[in-house]
Amino acid sequence: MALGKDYVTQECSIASALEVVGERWTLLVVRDALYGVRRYNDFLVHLGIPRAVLSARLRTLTEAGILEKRRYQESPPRDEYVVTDRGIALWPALRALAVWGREHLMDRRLRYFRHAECGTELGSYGECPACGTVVPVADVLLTPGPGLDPDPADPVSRALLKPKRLLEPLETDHV
Amino acid sequence: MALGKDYVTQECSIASALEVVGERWTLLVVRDALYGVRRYNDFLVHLGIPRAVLSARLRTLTEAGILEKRRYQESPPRDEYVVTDRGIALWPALRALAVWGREHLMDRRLRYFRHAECGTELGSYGECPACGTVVPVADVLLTPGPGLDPDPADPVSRALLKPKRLLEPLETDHV
DNA sequence: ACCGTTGGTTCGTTCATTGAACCCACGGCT
DNA sequence: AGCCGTGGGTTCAATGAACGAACCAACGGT
Repeated sequence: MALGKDYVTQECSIASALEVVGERWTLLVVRDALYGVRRYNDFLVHLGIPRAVLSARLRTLTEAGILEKRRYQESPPRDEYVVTDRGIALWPALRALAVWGREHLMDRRLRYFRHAECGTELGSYGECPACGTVVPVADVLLTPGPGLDPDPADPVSRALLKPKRLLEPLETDHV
Repeated sequence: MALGKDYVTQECSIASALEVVGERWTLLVVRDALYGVRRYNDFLVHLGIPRAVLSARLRTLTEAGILEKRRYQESPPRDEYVVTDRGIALWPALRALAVWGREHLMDRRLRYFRHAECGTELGSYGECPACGTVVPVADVLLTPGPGLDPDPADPVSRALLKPKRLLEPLETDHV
């Protein structure tokens, strides 16, 4: 729905992008999707977001082609939300925000993003300094840093304590 | 205000960044500041934002060290808002959002971002493909594209029809 | 027959955004 | 002196979005 009528007059691709992903919670949902979160309940407990808002965001992100709703079992019918190529293309923007936040707001390292092939930490625009290439999202390895709570309450945060690649589906312990 | 209390539990530098710049209008104010907008009235007419919201955003951005309020004349006292190094550091994030919006939402080119030294259009992470270096913000030349309205209503948009470097103060015709 | 899980919707309260109106300090004009 | 214009705001009522608690529904298991 968006910020809509006001942003439309902006003639600016930044404004257009923010119309789609600029609402409260939206970019955090996309972040979680890139981290491998796919199920409604996992988004819910990890984000601490009101259910109504989560439903609305999942719907608009699906309509925008950033997530795809996919039936993963019949009977009982269960759906999951998987990030699409268009959503994966938001990685550089999320990465840039993370770098800015880390350098200007944080006093400790929460996570490291590494090139899965060689273990080198990514540079500021997502490149591998050792290999000299921009690392595709699927080859980014997410590893915990020293500032992270070692015993978090929710199962999603617990699952994220293990190193894992982006996009790889998250294994929570509700199995 | 901020998105505050909910985002705080996130242990994530993206969430921290969005606490500061994730509210409605905030990133567009920063974009305008990078484009050289400095005066209250210029932000107002260019963004079409309610005055109360603009005042609030300018205040929180100043408190966050992203803008700096600077007296540019006494009697009558007049202030302008100048983007700081911390604000300039948001350029990669805005750039990444612009690239995503352009590729996934726009059907026409509104603006080109070029390396001022050589005129080459910037690559997707803000580098100059010809020179092989990441271009500093002050050396980015903003030039109009074919999709841009050639006769916009507000003076700020009119001033942005001329090629200009980022950060360079905008010359509107209210002089 | 009942309970638990997943994935929602509904609803009343609180909070943010909007747009219009108002304010004030000053300079300049007549 | 009185008045108008400009820049940079604040105040206020009405609307819209977010919050969180409660409810709902389809199914499997016991």
